[in-house]
Amino acid sequence: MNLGLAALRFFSGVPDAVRDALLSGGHEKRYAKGDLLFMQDTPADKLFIVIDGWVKIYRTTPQGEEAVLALLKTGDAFGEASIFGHSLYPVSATAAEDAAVFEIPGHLLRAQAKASHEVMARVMDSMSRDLRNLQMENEHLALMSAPQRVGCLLLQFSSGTAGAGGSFTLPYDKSLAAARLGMKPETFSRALQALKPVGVSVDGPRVTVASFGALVDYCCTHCSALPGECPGAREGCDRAATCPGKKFIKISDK
Amino acid sequence: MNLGLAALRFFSGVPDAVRDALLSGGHEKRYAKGDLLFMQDTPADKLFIVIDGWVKIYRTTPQGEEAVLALLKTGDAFGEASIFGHSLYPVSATAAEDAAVFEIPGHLLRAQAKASHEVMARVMDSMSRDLRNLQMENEHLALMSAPQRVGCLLLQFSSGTAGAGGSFTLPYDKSLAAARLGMKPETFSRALQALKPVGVSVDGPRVTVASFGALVDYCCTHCSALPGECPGAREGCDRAATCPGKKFIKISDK
DNA sequence: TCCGCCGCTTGACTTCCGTCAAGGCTGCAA
DNA sequence: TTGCAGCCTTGACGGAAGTCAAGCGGCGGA
Repeated sequence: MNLGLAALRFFSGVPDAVRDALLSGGHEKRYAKGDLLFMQDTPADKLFIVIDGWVKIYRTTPQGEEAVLALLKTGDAFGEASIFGHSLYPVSATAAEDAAVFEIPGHLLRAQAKASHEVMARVMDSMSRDLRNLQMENEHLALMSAPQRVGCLLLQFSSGTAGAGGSFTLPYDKSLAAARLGMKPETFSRALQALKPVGVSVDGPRVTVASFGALVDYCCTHCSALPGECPGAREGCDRAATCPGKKFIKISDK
Repeated sequence: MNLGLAALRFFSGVPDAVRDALLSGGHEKRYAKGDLLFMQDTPADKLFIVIDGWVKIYRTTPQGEEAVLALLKTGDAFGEASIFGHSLYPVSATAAEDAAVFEIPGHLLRAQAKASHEVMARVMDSMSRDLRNLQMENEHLALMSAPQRVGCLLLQFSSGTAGAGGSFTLPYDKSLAAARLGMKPETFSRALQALKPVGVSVDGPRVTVASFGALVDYCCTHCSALPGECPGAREGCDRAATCPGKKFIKISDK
């Protein structure tokens, strides 16, 4: 069996036999940028796990507007909730960049879940991860300004970078990043400019952050995530240290 | 056993023996408006089911700002994800109005879930409901104006009302409603005024909607929910009929 | 090679919403 | 009754983000 696949987060803790059954019952599929994986309100018959690339999860309104609900990367699973609950996908999915995806038939997953408690645990784990991400997203939209949301995204991208500062390449289009953050491309572009005083410089898709700490100070104080919860809050940038307020949360009810 | 409790959505489809075990192992508790149920980042040891009243789910940032993630009413369950996944509550909860809540110890729920597949199914059902609600919330924040979001909320409140129009009383404070919709109280107040041309009139906590259809036309075209998914989209207000665009969703990728 | 498309940026303008401040209404307690 | 606190509304103002439009630059196709 494919070694890379077996190492995916989704299979951690799952007994070898069950994992192999899932792997041999499913298959890898490649999608070119823009290809459709599935459309909202169509029957949900597959679980997807991103092997490589980026997958856009979104919904479309009658007006043709599009809300990007998530951008998934290597290791992320989606479609779990639909396989076990409602029988229709509540969202659409396309490849945001060229992507490789592992697809597991729903009936197989359900069968294995019945047999193995660990599969169920993995599915619930994946769902609660989604839940937390959406909660954070909500909070960001309600409480943070556009430049702050952009800064938060940059911190997430830079979480693989070493050192107190670093540079990296945006993994997908800026206009897509804008949509994901609930803003227009123009606003995204201006927000990047607005981050210059905090030490962010941009050259095309290449972004350089002079000091992660400064960027954390700029945006993370408006977010309730603890250092451990947020992919952007890195070691050395422990907000509990930089922000004493964290210790003084007051329940505002009389 | 309490008849009202057994009828709660959470127990539908659960074998009588399992249900009774959960009911006798838990207990009902009453909270006055403002009382704290639990605080974010504390150990999650209970599942809660709202029997009556309203419960506010929220998070607090280092700056002291508060993001209201959900307002739960009769039949809604919360804490499920934490019982099975992470061991800490990712959110805080207080009573938004005087509330009665049924509390089931986490270890009992886990034990019963292992024994009964139906309990697991109920938990997942509850989680996927949360997931969908948060997705919708995100979409609303990103795509709809303040008056449109307020209109959507009014439609949800009026879903129990008969007729083409109707009136009802807001079940909780306007300032809380504002926070839930990600806006300030002043904006909420002005948004209500802005809905006057669409047939909404307000007198204190009493709201009268002249025509649900008109209100649906005003706000629901910017929302991707299908009539069946949205608590606000009532029979007789089928947007699939009023909005032909629903049939022409175009995948915007090249 | 040149052309045209697409993604991005920039500028000017408008609109929406948050902020600040004042005032009204209701309910409660002294 | 009077006073006060909390909630809500209203007005004036400012700032943030959306809209519209123009223009740049890279890339792929003809």
